[in-house]
Formats: sequence, C-alpha cells, structure tokens
Amino acid sequence: MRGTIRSSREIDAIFREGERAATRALVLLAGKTPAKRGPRGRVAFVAGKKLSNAVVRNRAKRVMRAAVHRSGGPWAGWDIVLIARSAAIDCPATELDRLLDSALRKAGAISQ
RNA sequence: GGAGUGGGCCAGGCGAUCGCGCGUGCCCUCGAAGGUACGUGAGGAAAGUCCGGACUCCACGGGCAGGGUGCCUGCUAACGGCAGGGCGGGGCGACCCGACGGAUCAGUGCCACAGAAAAGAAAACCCCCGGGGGCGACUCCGAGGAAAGCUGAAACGGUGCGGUAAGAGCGCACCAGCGUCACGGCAACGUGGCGGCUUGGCAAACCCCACCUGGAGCAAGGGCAAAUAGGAGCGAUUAAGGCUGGCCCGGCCGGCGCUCGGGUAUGCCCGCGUGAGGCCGCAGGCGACUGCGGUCCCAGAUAGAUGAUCGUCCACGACAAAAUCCGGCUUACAGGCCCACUCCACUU
RNA sequence: UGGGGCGUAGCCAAGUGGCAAGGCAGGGGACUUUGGAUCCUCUAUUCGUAGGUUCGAAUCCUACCGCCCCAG
Repeated sequence: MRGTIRSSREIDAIFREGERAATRALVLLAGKTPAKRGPRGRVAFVAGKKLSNAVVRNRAKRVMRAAVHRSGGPWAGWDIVLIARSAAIDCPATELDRLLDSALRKAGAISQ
C-alpha cells in the first residue's frame, strides 16, 4: 500500500507528540505529516507481540488496512498510526468502521 | 459388527464485487511514476532452531585442548537421519520401545543413612569345637568358619542334594556368567562341544577405545553516485606492544620509501531461486535408495504481499505465515479418506 | 533472521549427586504503658514443565515453555 510510514524513528515521534484516541478494538495516534514528505497523508499499522503469533498479527494489520481503505484514507496532511488490540481480531467490519471514524473525529484528523 | 496395529494422502469448495505482491504484454511518457489485460502468489509442519550440508568471508604450518557420535551392515552430498539385521524389554497378537562400546585381562573416584561387613575381604559382633572359671545367667583363652542373622537399592554366583563339629565348588545335578574350540554369518551375534569353578553397582563420574570435527555467518559477502574522512600492494628492516577470536611452538603486523585508488547510511541494486527440484514410466535392490528416459517451471516480499462484503454447499473449517537455500529430527494440530494386517464375537 | 544468556519463597539470591543456606518483606511471640529498635520463631513438598540415567536429581542427559540481551 502506498502512503505508509517506513521509518520507525518517525513512528516514535508520533508516539511522543501525537494526539491519542483509544477505542475497544484499536488505538489511534495522529500527527501532522512533515512538509518534506509531501502533501499526501500517511498511515502505519502496529500489531504488538502481546497479541499472539504471526498469523494473528498479520491478520490484525490486514483488517485495519481494509478499514482505512473503506474510510477513504490516507488523510491529506495527517500521519496516522493504528495499534491493534485483541478485540480487533474478531471485530465485525461495520463495528470497526464506526470505531475508526469516532477515533479520527476525537483526534481531530477529520472535521465533525 | 466391535476393538486395535502399521503406512500413505487431504488440510473447506464454488461464484460475484472492491483491494494487495510479483512477472509479461499493451497504453501514456525522454524515462520513471501511473493505467489496463492476462498469468501467478505460503506450510505439513513455513514453527522450535536440535543436527547435517550448500554458499560467502576470514584463517590456512604443526601439536594440544575442546566438542560430537557410540550394537552391526548398508543408504546418502552429509548427518545425531533413514533402511535392514542382531540383542534386551513390553503386548494374546498385528506390532511397539531401547544413549545398546568398555567396570578382572588401562588407571582414578563415588556408593549417604542403616548394617558385622559396601570391595586387596574380614578387626570386633556372630556360628561352632576344645580347655579354664562360676551353683547359674554368663565369662576368659585357643583353634576353625563366612553357611545362617538383623540392615540396605545393592552382601565376593543361584537353587537342590550330599558332606562337616560348624563350614567351604569340598563333591554332584541344573541354571546364570567367564574362557576356549568348531560350525553358520561380511559383521553384531547365534548354535554345539570342552575347561577351570567365578569376577557387586555407577562411565547421561573422570576416563579408555573407535570414528568425525578450522572459525564465523545472507544483518555472510559484493556493486552504484553525492558529502566527509582514512586504507591496500611491493621493497629493505630495529624496540615497547599488538594479531594469529581456547592454548603452545612457529608465523605476521606496527616504523620508512614507492605505487594504487578505497571504506561508511532505518539509500538503491546484486546475492535471490533450475534445485542433492517435482511428477510419470522402466530397470536394479528385502529395503533406505540408485540408474535411465519423458515431462513441468512451481512465492520471492523488504514494516514485509492472500483481506473485506455477500450468496451457496457440507462433515461448519484445527495447528499455524516463507525471509539465503536444501536434507532430516522434534514439537503443535479440527477432522476426513485410502491400503495392508491382528484379536474377539456372530452368520454361512 | 541469526547469535548469546537466565528461570530456586512475595523480592534479592547461595547451593554442581545424599536434610534446599542467607538477607529483605510478611505472620506469631518475648521485652515495653504504647510504638520503634533488639531477640526468638514460622513460611519452598511442583527448585519453569515433562520424560530419562542413578538406590537417590535443584544438581547429570533429552525434549518443551517463558523471559532478557546483542547484531541494521
């Protein structure tokens, strides 16, 4: 997928400085995209080792990627980091879309 | 029909829409990016990283140390793997399990507690005989003995008969074990004869014997342009010191002169998938496997590609994600299918 | 992905074949009017788990499980 954040240094910066919005299935971090990276927004997906084995972690990232795609991301001017929680694995798609939308509004990345 | 043993195979299918990696063609473009069509896209364990290799770099001269394997014979590129055989153990059976060399004929060590004694057999307890003392229980001296006895995981072959004061392979029979000879087998070993009567356990204790073993690892290693800083080869030759990724001997470097252009990124590219390869057939072999012929091309990502929504069918889907590659081992696993065989019951 | 290390009481830990030391914390008691300090005492039955070797295993061997560190 185009528009992913590749550098772990940049992801660490969003962890320190970004807006945080947590839901039942995922945690969202939002920061402004640096100007030198261009006007398009970027996203990153995180699935920690606590979740489970490699199959479950990969699936969690895919499910979040599909949700971002449906919601119209990446969002211009914003760097978004999505962290999977264990509830995301069995979460229905419509529920996940709703949670992602509310998290984006809470962090201010999209207007009301 | 029930119970079971061994081996092999599969690992949700189909359709619609949106979406992803790679390859090829086409469109656009100076090119790239992009668009589009077609093809292709995780496993039997991809896992644990327990062994063995390939490949790459370093060291290449000898020795020691260290590590590994451990019944025999094969297979293999190699193996700690596999096959066949032997021995021991388990099961009524089909079958299954086994780190299974050496403990007199190398040496050292350990065997707590208990027990008379834990490994050159015997001091004392004890058994028995003779003599002395004492009314007696008993005790002292001398000779003989290791059978019985409590203990313990284990008591210098076992059981039985004879023998004796008590005993002892002292004699005999059978069994176990040892040595030796003959036969069968490539061998492990097996069968039979003969002999003297005999030797605790632990080598997953040190060790001995036989065989194998240099070190690191694709984050190995190499290439590309900009910016910043330092190496490599050759020649002659002295000290502190350093290197030779365990140690020693031995060897080399550091200092000087000449010559040559190189190294380093959370940049990119190569390495990177035609291989000890899959499938089919024939031939050899009990088998692991091998030979020959035909045929196929079968993931290659780089924050890491397979998902979402819906329909439909059924047994309602387990364990689980390639990261340099291959051969094994081990561990996890919902279920389903096939083949061969064993035992029990019933019918004909 | 590769390399290396560690699991013993709630915490820190010693023990390398024969009874699982010690300290901190905690419970109980003594002393004290009470508290602190001090002293005495208690607490491991699965030594991360499961097998094996041995008469005997935290210790030796094998296979698993969990955690930590290093290399871009």
